[in-house]
Amino acid sequence: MSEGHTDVTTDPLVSCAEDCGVRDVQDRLGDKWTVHVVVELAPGPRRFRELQRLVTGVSQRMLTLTLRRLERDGLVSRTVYPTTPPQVEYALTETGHSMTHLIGQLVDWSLDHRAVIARAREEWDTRTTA
Amino acid sequence: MSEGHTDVTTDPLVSCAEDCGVRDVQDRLGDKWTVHVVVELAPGPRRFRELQRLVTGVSQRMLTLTLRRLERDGLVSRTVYPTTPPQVEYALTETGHSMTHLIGQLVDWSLDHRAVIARAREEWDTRTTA
DNA sequence: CCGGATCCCGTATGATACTG
DNA sequence: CAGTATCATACGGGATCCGG
Repeated sequence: MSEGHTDVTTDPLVSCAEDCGVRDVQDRLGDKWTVHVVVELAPGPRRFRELQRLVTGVSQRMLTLTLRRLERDGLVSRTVYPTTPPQVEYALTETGHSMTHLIGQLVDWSLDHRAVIARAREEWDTRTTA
Repeated sequence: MSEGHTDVTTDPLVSCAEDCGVRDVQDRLGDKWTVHVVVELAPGPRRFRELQRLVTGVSQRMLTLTLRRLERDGLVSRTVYPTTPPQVEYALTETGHSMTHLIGQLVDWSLDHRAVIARAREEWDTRTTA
């Protein structure tokens, strides 16, 4: 399906409503921490504590939840080394790595249109406030 | 910035935490109706009622909210024809159209990895339940 | 036809304290 | 270090009624 899809404007992209798996990806991309975590894991494996330092602002709880969801979907692998103190290493799987390209598209588009969106938003706000 | 970005795994994609505009796009892509609405607007302008029929399951309230947010960000234009009964036409702006390509990437990736994710999820669920 | 106003609920997120 | 448990809160989203 992927290679045959070139013209977005003439193709009913989402003919399936909720059940074609797009929703799941949207949820990941849309939540607050997943993108950051994946980005930090992209260069290589990281330990829990390292991730928490790298992903600024994330709480222990949310980092755990985010990693669990990614692990559940097979995007992140979790390796426990039975040392003292315990040591757990998280790494992107092959599928997880392929997601970084998608995230790259997202980030690129966001940066490319950031200014235009910001300006439109300001304009709209002043127009509706006044 | 976009063309210079080819290797995701060696590039700190999101060095800015919350304030680089990526969050806004994530919110749009992540919410329940925006993607559907944009997809339905991709082929051409639509009236409110048409959209509500096309986007199955959306309530009047959520369709309005979704369109307002898109309009605020300059992704959708709203044209009112002062007829009786009133007639309002929604259309993608140029920026909005460029977003359909991003959505295309999202949908393609989701479909390509749908099976793998679903299997990983099943496996994880049975493993954690047992 | 278009959409604003109101009420209500489930879930995502955050803060904090506690364990192996 | 790497979590888990609990409580509190905010926000998205659904249902419904009303107005231009």
